[in-house]
Amino acid sequence: MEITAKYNPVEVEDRLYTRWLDNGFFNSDPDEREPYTIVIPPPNVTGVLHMGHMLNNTIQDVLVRRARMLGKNACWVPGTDHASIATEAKVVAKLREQGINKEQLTRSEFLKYAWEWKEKHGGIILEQLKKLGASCDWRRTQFTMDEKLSDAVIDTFIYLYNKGLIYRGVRMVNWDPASKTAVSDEEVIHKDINSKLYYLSYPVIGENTSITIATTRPETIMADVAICINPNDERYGRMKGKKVFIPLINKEIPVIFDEYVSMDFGTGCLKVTPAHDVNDYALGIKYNLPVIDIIDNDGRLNEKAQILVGEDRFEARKKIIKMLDDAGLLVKTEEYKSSVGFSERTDAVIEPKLSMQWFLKMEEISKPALDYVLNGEIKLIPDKYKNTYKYWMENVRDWCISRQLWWGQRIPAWYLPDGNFIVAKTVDEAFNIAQKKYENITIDELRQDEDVVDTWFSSWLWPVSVFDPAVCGHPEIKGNADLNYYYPTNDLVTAPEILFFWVARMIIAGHEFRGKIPFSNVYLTGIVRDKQGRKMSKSLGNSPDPLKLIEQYGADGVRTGMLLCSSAGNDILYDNSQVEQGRNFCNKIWNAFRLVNSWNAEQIPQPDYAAKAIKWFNAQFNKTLKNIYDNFDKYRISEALMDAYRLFWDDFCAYYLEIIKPAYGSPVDKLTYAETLKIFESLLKILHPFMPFITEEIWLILNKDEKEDKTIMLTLQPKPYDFDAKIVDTFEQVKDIIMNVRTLRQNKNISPKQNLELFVKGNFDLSFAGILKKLANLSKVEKIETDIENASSFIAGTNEYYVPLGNKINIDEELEKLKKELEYIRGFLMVVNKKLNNDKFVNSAPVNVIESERKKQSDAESKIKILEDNIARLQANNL
RNA sequence: GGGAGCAUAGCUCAGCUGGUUCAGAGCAUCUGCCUUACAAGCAGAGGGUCCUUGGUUCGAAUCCAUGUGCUCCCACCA
Repeated sequence: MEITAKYNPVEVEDRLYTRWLDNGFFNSDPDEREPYTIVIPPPNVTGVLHMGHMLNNTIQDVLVRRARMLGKNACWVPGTDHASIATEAKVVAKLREQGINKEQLTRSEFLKYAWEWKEKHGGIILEQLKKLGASCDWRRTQFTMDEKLSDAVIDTFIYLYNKGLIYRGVRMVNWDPASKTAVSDEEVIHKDINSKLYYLSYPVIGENTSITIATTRPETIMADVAICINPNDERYGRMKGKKVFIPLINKEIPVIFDEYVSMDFGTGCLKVTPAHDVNDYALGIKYNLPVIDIIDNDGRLNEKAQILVGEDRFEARKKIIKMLDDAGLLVKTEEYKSSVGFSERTDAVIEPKLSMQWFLKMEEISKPALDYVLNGEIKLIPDKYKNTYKYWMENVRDWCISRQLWWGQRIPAWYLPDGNFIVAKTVDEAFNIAQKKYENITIDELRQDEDVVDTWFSSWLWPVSVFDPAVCGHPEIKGNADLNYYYPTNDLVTAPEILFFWVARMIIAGHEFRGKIPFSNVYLTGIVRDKQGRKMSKSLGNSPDPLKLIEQYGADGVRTGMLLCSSAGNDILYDNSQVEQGRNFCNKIWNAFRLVNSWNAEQIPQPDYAAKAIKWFNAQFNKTLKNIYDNFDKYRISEALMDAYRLFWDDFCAYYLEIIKPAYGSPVDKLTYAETLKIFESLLKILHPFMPFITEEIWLILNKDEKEDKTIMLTLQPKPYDFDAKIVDTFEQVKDIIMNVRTLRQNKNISPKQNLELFVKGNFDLSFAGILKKLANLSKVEKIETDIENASSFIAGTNEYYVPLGNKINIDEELEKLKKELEYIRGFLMVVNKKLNNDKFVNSAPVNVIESERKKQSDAESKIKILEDNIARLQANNL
């Protein structure tokens, strides 16, 4: 195989991914090992990969690959969600392009189109995930509308209905007039909008007066059923028992009194419109007022409005204002900022609307789900979301589970001619039940509910249904082998915005049907934003195409780039430079590999410096490895990666390899070579979860004698063991000297090629001289007990090191430098002494702190001594 | 309106129960290098009143309070 000077990810990635699939390395089946399971948050079946998916799935892949390499039976279950509103909206739009209106189609005709669309576009996103390197067990791919999963949804509905938790009722729902369906509270986005507050005059019956009310929605006055005033409002005491006319249609409505109305808003008079406002609806129930619904499903006024029939609600608003103004009933208009709800999917203004819907009672079944999180059985990462979760679960409201759509699981309720209904799995079952009550009924008379269930009513079953859909709605069933092995799953990686939509409900369902939590840890990723902090979105066009990025920088590069800047729970501000950094790192790894790969190993003695370097590196490696394990335990993935990054780049490349590197063309001794390969392999293993492709590629070349079906991903991660802390410390000293010699060269303009001498005065371990010579290009490193005679330059913090520079140094300059340092240390010592002379400090500070202060004191004192000596000597030389 | 979170180098962020890991990392910047693995690189350097003001303490980036500025969540007074 040709080993190119620059790493070429495109070729490598496709080849390796195919190989992984061919060998079934991602596949998982129950066995005696400990399972590690992640279920993917199923992306929208017709969706395309965006940056959020990239981040989210990279994190999952890192966790899965790491677990696999910790010897666990790792299983990552992929799949897609049918996403009823979103997908149906897409299909409707597509059909419209073809000149087909949804209204012209029957349900089954529409569904045929929808399935065609799904077959064509469904799963694209999963193919894209493969480009990223996702190590899912693709044999297990699920779709929320597959037959078995749909059955699970229906069974769940029936189960909960029979348990008395699902009911049908008229409620004020968030109506989306564009898609003509109810949407849940969570799908409504509130925005502050500049609107107007209109003051309208309502004539009082039997008097020649009128009262003025303020409203933002004048087009709904025809649906008014009362005027409401606060009973404590003295301005309107005279209005008791009075009636008023609705302007324009002159309908009589009563004046009622309730403390709900605030006296300081508008005029203190509120028009009550139960059909079109949630609060008014509540008032209507309290005072037994009628409900007059004047707005149709598509947002147009209906005949109950009497005027402006057929007009769109916003058009009607404009017109009625003109009409009221003409009639002299518009008192005034004020600018007003109000919060308006928009549909998340269609961006239409949400209309509060009364309609018959199906609801799931949430209060009771939410309680265990709250406890799981509060008592820590389920951990939220970061845990700041615990508060939010708690608040939401304690104030949970019933879940409107019906949607007026066709794409989804149809509600299993059959209506009888008299309006009653039967909940049953099939029409035959329903018919059987019906026959017991209705003698002459025929099966044709049963009509199934037109609605489907909310998408989340299927996704909340996901961690269970992907393994064994049959247990959904059937808690009594033990479940199949998969379920019993993989469930509960371990980690869930998802976005915080669906914490309630989805996460909370999965916990509820998991408890309800399995009596167990669905997962132990919920890692909540941040939102991917652009450099200006704006959320990446299609409409802004500020999101790069992930596939192009992968092509350009390689999957490993992209993964690394994204991970490096995504500390847990924080939003990530995406910038191409991060991905560049990832790509550069790949290249660094590749080049290190090229170097090692180019060596010839021969039976020659191992140089001492190489033996030392190996010893040091192994210690350093283990030190870092401990940090990496620790960071993974805390889900600090980007920090774990940064640890590995520095270990590889700084410690391994910049020091280790530079030390042991033989002169060009010279062989390396066998011992060092073997040790280096071992080290390299360990590094690859650590990096593999983050950068699966390049690590596998190199590993395979290094292990080319291995059998065909070998892979790095099924090897075990190195385990940290106690490291030799002393050699790590000593090496820090070595590094310090090297850096100082290099700085000296830079400052004094001495070529890196020119040999220098180094004299050491303190307790430095001279056996490291070989390393110093190699990396700092020193001709000799010696220990001296007495002062050296030549004019010297001093290096390193303690100034216990001397490099003779002959007449090359400027003694005044050196003196200046030393004096400055002396001054600083003296100041430092003063501070330390002050502390130690303070009785309160000595009495109240813990022992170890005092000890460290004492050490500081003695260190500073000896440093001062050295500096003073040096200065004296220089001054003597200067004479 | 209610609640939560954040503010540390030019940028993105670490900094745990106050004290030697205490002012850190990566990137970016500047300077010098085409040194036989790597210019997607090497070597070096600079850079911060830890948002303000108070308080607690022997000691505060860290704890408390206040103010300011951002971000998010929840609610929806028409």
